[in-house]
Amino acid sequence: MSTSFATSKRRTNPDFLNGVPELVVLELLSQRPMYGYELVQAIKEASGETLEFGEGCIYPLLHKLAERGDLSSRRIDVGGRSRVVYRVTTKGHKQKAQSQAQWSQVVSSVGRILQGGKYEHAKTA
Amino acid sequence: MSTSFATSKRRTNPDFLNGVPELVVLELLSQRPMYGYELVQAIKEASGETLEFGEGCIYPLLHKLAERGDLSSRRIDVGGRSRVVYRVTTKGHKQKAQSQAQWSQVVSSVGRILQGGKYEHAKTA
DNA sequence: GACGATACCTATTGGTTTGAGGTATGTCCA
DNA sequence: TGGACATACCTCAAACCAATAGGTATCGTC
Repeated sequence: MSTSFATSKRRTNPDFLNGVPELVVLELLSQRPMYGYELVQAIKEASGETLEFGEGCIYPLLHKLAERGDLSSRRIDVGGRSRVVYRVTTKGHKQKAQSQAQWSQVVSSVGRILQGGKYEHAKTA
Repeated sequence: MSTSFATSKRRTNPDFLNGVPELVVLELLSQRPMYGYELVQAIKEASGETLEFGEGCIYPLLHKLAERGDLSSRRIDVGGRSRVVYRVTTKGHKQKAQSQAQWSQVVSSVGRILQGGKYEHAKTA
């Protein structure tokens, strides 16, 4: 009908191929509030050294999430050192649930595609 | 020490948080050779509409993989239209196996972290 | 002959991650 | 005393990838 453009270029895709750090941060912080430095190591440990997001990745991410309202932050002092402790807000929990759902979708979709290869041996070459 | 210090930014981390398109392309093409346009739709279909990588993502990726030697390409003509059919090389199969292994690692690590939340209810407040 | 589908392509933009820096305090111990 | 190291925060520049948006050309059909 209208001036063509039936090719809906809109973004239905999970832009979640990168956002793994975000999901992990939201999850770990929802398990227990932490400060940045702690979180960096918690990710490393909880993933069995598989995931190693540096501080240069985590700190900006925390700031972004806090600014977006998914995290609240509170500065405390412990032995002369100052820490910024982050906690997941209600909004953050919703966001987390959404991110998690998208991640699951991607994982299962990719999984199905990869599985597909296993039974494809009958393809006569 | 010396002057230049070519700021070499090497990546030790699984830079595989993004590379999903690459893995999917290698997998689908190893199931059966395809041309770009076909592949774009095959991804969409095989993933149940979950993954929708546009042509602007797939074509450059195919070129990159071909240049890297993971894919071989062959141009054919069908009814006046020309298609470039891609096929996974031996090198590409090795690359695929590696990518797949890394992906599995990431998936299971993230999975373990997400699972962790389910049994964390006993965390004494 | 306009339109939509097929089939290829590239360039620009935008968001993420990386790597490398920088500041400052506390602890250990020689 | 001071050096090394861990803790704890931060930011910037480069690199990377994917998304978007363009562009060309052929074919079938209405």
